[in-house]
Amino acid sequence: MKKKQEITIHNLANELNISASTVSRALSDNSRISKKTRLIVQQKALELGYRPNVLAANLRSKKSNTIGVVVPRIDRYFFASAISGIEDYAWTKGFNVIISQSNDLLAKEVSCVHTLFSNRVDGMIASISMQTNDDKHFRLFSERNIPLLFFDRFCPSIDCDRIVVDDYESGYNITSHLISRGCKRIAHIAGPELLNIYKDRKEGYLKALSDFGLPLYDGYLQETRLTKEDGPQAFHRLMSLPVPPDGVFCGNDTTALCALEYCKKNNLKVPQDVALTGFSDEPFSSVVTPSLSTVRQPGYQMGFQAAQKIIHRIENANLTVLFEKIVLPTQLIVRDSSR
Amino acid sequence: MKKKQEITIHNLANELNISASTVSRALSDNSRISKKTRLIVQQKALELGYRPNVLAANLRSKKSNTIGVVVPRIDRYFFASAISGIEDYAWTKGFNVIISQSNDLLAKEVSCVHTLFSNRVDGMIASISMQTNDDKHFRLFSERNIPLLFFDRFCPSIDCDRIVVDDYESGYNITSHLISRGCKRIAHIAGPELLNIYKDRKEGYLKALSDFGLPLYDGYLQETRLTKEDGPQAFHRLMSLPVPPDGVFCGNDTTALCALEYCKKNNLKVPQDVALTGFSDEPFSSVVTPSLSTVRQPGYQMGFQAAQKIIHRIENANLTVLFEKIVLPTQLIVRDSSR
DNA sequence: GTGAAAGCGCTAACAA
DNA sequence: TTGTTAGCGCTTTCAC
Repeated sequence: MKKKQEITIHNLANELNISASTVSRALSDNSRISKKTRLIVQQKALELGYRPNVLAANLRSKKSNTIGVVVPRIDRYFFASAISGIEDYAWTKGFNVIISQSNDLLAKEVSCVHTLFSNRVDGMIASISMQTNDDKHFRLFSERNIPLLFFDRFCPSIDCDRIVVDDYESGYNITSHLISRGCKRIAHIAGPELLNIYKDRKEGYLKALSDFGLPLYDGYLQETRLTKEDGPQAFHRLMSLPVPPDGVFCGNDTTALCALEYCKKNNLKVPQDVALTGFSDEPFSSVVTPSLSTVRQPGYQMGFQAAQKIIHRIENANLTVLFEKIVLPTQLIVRDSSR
Repeated sequence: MKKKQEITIHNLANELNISASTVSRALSDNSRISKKTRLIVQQKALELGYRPNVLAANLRSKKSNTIGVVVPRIDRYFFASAISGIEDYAWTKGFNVIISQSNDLLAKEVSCVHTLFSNRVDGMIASISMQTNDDKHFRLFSERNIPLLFFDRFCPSIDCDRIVVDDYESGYNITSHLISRGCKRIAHIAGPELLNIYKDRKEGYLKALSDFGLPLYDGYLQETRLTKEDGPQAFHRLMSLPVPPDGVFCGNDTTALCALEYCKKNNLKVPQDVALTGFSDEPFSSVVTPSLSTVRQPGYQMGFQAAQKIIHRIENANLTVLFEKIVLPTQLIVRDSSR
């Protein structure tokens, strides 16, 4: 059990018979230090294996060089890619990324946000839970001008930067696509109205129906939580209607996959009997048979740009630029399930 | 642009005409404080919206309540699940999780590990990159008795806790499975020998061949980096051999998927012409047609247990228990690609 | 049960 | 160009 004592700038200072502040300056490449001392100090630091105590530096400088991230679930591909994008950019700027997941529970989200706040993250990137109907925890940030940015799922009541895709247009497009392939009775399995993304997708769907003169039949709009349990049930309800739909726009790919499996089990041909589409382009969507039509969202890009935006705000605290809503393009991916 | 000044224990102390240390104690439920003052302080803290500065507390107490995580890529399902498991457990114990990804590059891994070290993480959970042939950066931790734990991919030269699956046995089992379904000429697309996981899978494969009296034909063992580019090439080489294999154990599911696509394109029937298996049970593996036989690894479990183990070490620094190698069970998943 | 004081390791204003 | 000094906000002895 050997235990190395950590080297501090004071140790270096003693060794070299100079002051700690000189060491500090030399180490941070401060301009008003002679090239000679700078080299000597850096050499010594290397020799003794000095590692700065970032905690102390942060306390002193009142910044943590850290951004906090809260997402519903880390293991969902969309969020994992976004985090990957955040981390990649943050790393180039020397920022750490603390992540936490709300598991789509408001209580856990609140707790995570509080923790990140207490840890003095310099900025916060979040995508809210399915239950989030309160914004107090996020006000902690916005009220103190600590940069806060939502991506994908946002709190409408909080004024801050947002990076989203146009769910309304995407919902409109994918519904139009179903219409253009000849579907006349199109249903939609929607997610919780509380979340902007599901609300927008649904409204895009409704608008497309109305633009093309198609009716919204009774029971054709199912609001669910889009879980592995809810989805199939909703689809079952749809297909059990007196006149079942000939096209279903599912609120996400997981639900579309469940629908696909339901069809296989019940000898329904996709897309002949019922055309299906999802949303998100999960990794499985391209390889399932029939492959799943869907909307691709640029998860990595959203994360990367979120990090860019927030770090830019952090580094320019006086930025008076109004909050931005950045809308990234989606891509309609037409595959066999609706071809 | 309003700007709230942060409340400190001193502010609370002033307001209440007591000392800062009393406030500190009251807030941390110290035993030698009267119930009355404790309540008063906590009430006031709530009232003024006091949020502890964790940075300062950490500096003082020399712990950060943070664990660092480095994985090759955050957006790979296995790692995302592991991180999810880590976060879930860490949260119950009040620990933060700083993540970073090496992108399978040694240089980035070194940099991430250094950063985490400088941030004084209390413990470190890592899964090494494909290039990691040097352990100096990890010694930073092991030499100082800062808990370090590898999961899945480890540095063999570093003595510390490990959580792994039995890749040797899993490789053996999946090869045996191919043999038992009648394959006589079984090839393997392996990953870099440098990583324990690929080496073990390969050796399990070789052992199974030898146990069942099957030969290893020339060119039947392909070592690649298992990328989306390498995998198909290796599979193409295999199928172009004078006598191509009738069963291929691919080092991971992605490569198996590529192989599957190659077969479709070249009118090879799976599993009739060639049986295929992967490794990892990615989300797409169960839904692709034909569904992919594979080995399921408990990613979430590994992460969860990794967090348990490391936090236990952190909280019991004097723990003289020898380092453990925890081996979690895998599950052979037989599906259509080899049935 | 409470307070005074020291200090975690670093940075930065001010002096020299 | 370098040193001195004073904290950042908190915890924790050591007194009382």
